[in-house]
Amino acid sequence: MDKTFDPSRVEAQWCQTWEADGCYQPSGSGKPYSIMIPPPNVTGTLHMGHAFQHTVMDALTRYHRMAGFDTLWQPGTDHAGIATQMVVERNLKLAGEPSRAELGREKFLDKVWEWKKYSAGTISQQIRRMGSSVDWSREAFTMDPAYSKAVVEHFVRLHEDGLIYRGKRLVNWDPVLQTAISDLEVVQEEENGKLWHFRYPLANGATYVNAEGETLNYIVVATTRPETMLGDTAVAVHPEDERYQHLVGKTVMLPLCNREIPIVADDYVDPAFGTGCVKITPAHDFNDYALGQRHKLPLINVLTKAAAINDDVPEPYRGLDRVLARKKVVADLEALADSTASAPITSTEEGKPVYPRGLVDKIVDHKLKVPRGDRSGAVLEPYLTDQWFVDLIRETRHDGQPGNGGLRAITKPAIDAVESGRIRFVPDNWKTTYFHWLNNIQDWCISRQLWWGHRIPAWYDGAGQVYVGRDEAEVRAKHGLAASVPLKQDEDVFDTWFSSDIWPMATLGWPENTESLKKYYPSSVLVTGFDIIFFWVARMVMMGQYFQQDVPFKDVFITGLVRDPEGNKMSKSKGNVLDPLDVVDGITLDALIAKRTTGLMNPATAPKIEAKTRKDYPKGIEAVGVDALRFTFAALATNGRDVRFDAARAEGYRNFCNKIWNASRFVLINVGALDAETGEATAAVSLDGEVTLSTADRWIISRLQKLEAEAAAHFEAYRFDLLAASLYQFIWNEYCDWYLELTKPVMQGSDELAKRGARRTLVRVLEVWLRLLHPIMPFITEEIWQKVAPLAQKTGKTIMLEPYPVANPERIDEAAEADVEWLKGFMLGVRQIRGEMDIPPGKPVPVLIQNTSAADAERIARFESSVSFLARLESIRVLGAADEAPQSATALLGSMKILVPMAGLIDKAAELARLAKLKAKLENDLKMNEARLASDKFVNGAPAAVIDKERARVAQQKAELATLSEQEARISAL
RNA sequence: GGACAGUUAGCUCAGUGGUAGAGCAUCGCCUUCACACGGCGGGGGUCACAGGUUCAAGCCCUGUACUGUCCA
Repeated sequence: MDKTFDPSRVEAQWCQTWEADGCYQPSGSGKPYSIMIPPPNVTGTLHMGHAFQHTVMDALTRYHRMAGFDTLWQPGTDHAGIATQMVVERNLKLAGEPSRAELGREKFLDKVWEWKKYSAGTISQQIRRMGSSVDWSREAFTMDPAYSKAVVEHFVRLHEDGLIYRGKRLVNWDPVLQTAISDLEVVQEEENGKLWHFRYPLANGATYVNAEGETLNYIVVATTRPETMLGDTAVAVHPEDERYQHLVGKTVMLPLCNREIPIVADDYVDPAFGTGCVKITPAHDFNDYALGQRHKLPLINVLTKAAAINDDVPEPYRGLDRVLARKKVVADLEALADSTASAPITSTEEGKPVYPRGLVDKIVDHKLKVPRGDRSGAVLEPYLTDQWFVDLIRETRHDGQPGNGGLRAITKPAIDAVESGRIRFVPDNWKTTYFHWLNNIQDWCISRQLWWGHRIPAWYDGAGQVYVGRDEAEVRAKHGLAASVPLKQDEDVFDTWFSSDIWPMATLGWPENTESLKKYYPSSVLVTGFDIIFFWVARMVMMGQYFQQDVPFKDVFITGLVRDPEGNKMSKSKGNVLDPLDVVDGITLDALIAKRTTGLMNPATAPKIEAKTRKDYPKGIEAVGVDALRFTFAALATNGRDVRFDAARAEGYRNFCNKIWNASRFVLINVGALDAETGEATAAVSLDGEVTLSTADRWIISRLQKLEAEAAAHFEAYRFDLLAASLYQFIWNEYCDWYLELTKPVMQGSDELAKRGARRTLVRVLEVWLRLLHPIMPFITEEIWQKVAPLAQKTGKTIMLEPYPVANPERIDEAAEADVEWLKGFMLGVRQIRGEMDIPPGKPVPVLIQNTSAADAERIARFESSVSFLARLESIRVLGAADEAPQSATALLGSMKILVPMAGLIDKAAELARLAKLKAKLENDLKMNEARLASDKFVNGAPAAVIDKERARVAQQKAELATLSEQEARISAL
């Protein structure tokens, strides 16, 4: 064994061995425990967020596997329709290859499959390297043949049950990708815009008198979308708005189009917004659409799929992009001088237009929410198209057949699953988010005008009649359509989430009722981020409840987001992403900068990204290994909080690995299994036979029981941060700092029974602790366990399949723990004197003890040799009450005085300062405590036990203070 | 506008009623035979603010401020 732990060597070896030996596959007859991986998108490679969640899932998987469960972690990837199609299109462009349109559907899809193979391969390699113990024999992809069959099946069944419909509806349209998207894929961003006020002349020369007493022949409408006025089919006012009530039922002449449109009353209109008159464009606004339905208004679509103006408007606007159209509409309205409603067209001296001007009444600045596509970033248009929807809000079937509509069939059961506690969110507060969304849900648009995805299993005949079925043959058979009747399959594909919503079922073989499905459904826990609670979590619950009449998972553990050191979200465009393997293997600053600044959508940001990278990682990133990275994630996985990734912390845990490594070397050397000089393995001494267990042995065994109990509790509560802290603290601050040190004098002594006791305890405690740590740090624990286990008479092939340690309360030894606490206090006293009196650590010192209690005296006798060894004491002498102590530096352990004679060497000022400091703190505390005891409220109100404790504390502090004062007087007198 | 979360040591964060903790950073001493990716010791916090409940509040309640996220 080398002196320094080298992660890369052991990682490569164990990944292969575990997988080859089938350790990742479910086995045994224990209770099933299963986790379905949230399938990563085949859009590239895994990021820190994946590595984080995989660490959590693998820790849970390994823990339950060791704890005897029949454990399955199901792997796989998601085809991710829009996202993947975009990546491939961009790659084609960068490579100068023919575009999607030029290739055509079939050839383009070949390219996507090629990319999918590459991406899924990279992802699986990354998962393997992280040590994730997924069952590769079950690896799935959402477009596998079997999976695709399940996707079709769940669509057809929902359709048969009257829960799917096709209809011409206003949907969110992405004019860049030229597809419909769902409500969830829309991000609303506040942007600076304008509110244009237009005059619409009343038709037939009508006039009215406004509140100011002016006679007007027009009304003013306010809009943020001037170009849509070409599709206006009404003007609306609030029914109780006295300003306009008398105009309801009259008409206005729509400028530029010269169409007569009605003035309607509807309480959707906010009289306080703008002028209180709203232009209504039912084909291009969701609210207007609803209003149009109520008033039976015609719909005039004025846009093409690319959001240019179509041919259903006056000639001058046809073919214009929506931005240009907006400018032209406003300019034309401003220039309209021939309308009776027009204002004079004037300009300031500087040539700036003066409003009102023509038919433009005024233009004011306005902040508005602009809807953009979450993938393309394009400004979306509400657009009227034929799409497929899942009914989620109707009471009864939309087709009039008997049965429940989506509200009762799908939405309510999903709410009920969480409300009833059958699904538990961790942390709990996420269920509020879940309920809020489901209680305000709309029908789900599941068709996408893309090529990459599952083709919708619907066929059209020449008359436009649509037939749904599992395949064309079934459709023909079911509807009696002869082979001569031409049928054409729907060109569109499903929303990606309409395939991943059955992930927990379809990966187990659904719709077949397979053994796997029976055994591993519902899964035990879903580990995911809050960002896909709506997209994915809720929809899996819907489908699971609908098709399996059971929840898809029992717990939902919501992890925080992994952020950069400044707390920003990591994203490629911000240039702050980290590849988890770059933390594992290390990367130079230059290489990291190169990685972050190549292939940028906007190359102009490169200098900024470089500067930030130089600031965050001035020396690049040191290699820390997989175990350290996993431990870092575990330690930072506080419930309900985002994780700021801190490379320094990962380095700290790399050091921790080294500590473990060297502690193990110590153990192996001390049982003779390792040659300290050569690093070669040797034959260990026998640990069989009778032993004596020292206080230290009993202490560390006792502490281990408590650690085992904590570990179980922390797994149960998903508190990986506390688990990591407990494991860290035990091995470093207890086992290494104290227990190992306490065994050293034993090993140098001649008591063979005590030596064997110490050796056996060293080995056994380490062996158990390695198993406790294994779920978080699989590699180093396996590597060391292989060497330590035989000494503990363990014969298993791998630590992975060994039982997870369970606490034995009978081995808790409070007396031993109290003894060791006393011993630590004694050591601290001597070390403080050494430190502050500048006594070199190697120089043996004599120690005098005064003011001992009976218990002190007994412990001194018992631990004399240990303490002398560890504190490098020359001697320990207990002074009687009458004995005069020489001039010394003092430390206190309770009221016992630990004196180190300074024989004239004492720095009087330094020692007085030290004592004064101790006294000041003590006096402060004492004053506070005495005040509390003097308070009637406290004495009358607090429980007796608390009062007793307080009294004892005050007595103790008084005694300590007296001792300190006495010592202070003695030193002053020198 | 509504909802949720956060505000504790220089930094990143634990701490669900009984005198504030960790890691990193920092200062001093030490290359002592497991480990300098180490050991020992030290310094550093009016727990965002204001009220309230309680014998007792970082913790419970109310309000305010700021930060972040989601929804409208």
